Amino acid sequence: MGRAPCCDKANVKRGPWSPDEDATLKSYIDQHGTCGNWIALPQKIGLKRCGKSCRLRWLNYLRPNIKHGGFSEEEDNIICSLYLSIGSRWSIIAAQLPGRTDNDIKNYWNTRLKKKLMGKQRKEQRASSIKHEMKRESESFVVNPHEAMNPILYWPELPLLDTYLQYPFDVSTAQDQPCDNSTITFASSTSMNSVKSSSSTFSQMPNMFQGFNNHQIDLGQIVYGNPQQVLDGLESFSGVDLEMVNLSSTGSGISSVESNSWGDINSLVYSPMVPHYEGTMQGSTCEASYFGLQ
DNA sequence: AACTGTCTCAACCGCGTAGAT
DNA sequence: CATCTACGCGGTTGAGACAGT
Repeated sequence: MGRAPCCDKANVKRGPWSPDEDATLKSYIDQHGTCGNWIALPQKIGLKRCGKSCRLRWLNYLRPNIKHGGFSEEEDNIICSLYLSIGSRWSIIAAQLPGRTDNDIKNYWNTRLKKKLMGKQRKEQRASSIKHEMKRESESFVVNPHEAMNPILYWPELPLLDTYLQYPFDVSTAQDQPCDNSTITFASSTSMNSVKSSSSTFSQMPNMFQGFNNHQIDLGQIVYGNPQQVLDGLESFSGVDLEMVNLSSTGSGISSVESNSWGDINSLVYSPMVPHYEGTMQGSTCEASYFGLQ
């Protein structure tokens, strides 16, 4: 059966827009708006175009105050930071950059920024491993996880996987810390493909982003560890069933659990403020994860 | 000059979802 | 509640531009 087409493809023009078509569409929308019906709009103004195509042309090209190309360093940083935190949610990323469209950002990321970043990562990794090697040779060096995973806003130093595994979450240590009305924050970054995902938990996402703007991360309570171990520790400690969910895209970040007390975990926050990477960094991808209450 | 490979980005495709009926 | 319709989104495609040989 398949999905019904949104328009009669045989009678619809495709491909690049002509200046005349642009002018027709722009002048109509300038005067009347879209009238809330993109499908009917092309017939109304005599364009042999699909409504979806009109919408896309307007949003990505004809709309006022659209900026094309010439991304600034600051915009690069914002895109990188958000991508690492929330993945390829281009419309959300675009909403943070006035004048930019999701399509533009997506193209920019896929064609340039990703490569630029990968180059930077490799450079930093090389520098880091040389530094690491030199230090090891001069003294039998033990890696400090807080140094290895130093969280900076846009582009953190890459941790080594073996370092990461040396410092699992230890709930018995964390237990002694006062946690009333505080935020327990932990790094999460590993492949979550084998972990069950739940669409119902995804619906909680808006609430989970409440930490986005107020940066409510208590860095003093960061616990680095394997997410599964963190989860297991929190479950056994709180007595609450938790579920680990794959964000299904690339990116990574710090997750935090808000708690009134250890036995009463009542909300979860995913914060994009402190990106974090899986140590192996195969290719350019790293999985993002967060934790949801069942 | 001709060919080939790579890059860029506008446009398309199809899926998920919200709202209307 | 089920079905339909349109919208919005992210992934993908392909034509044209450009660079390298």
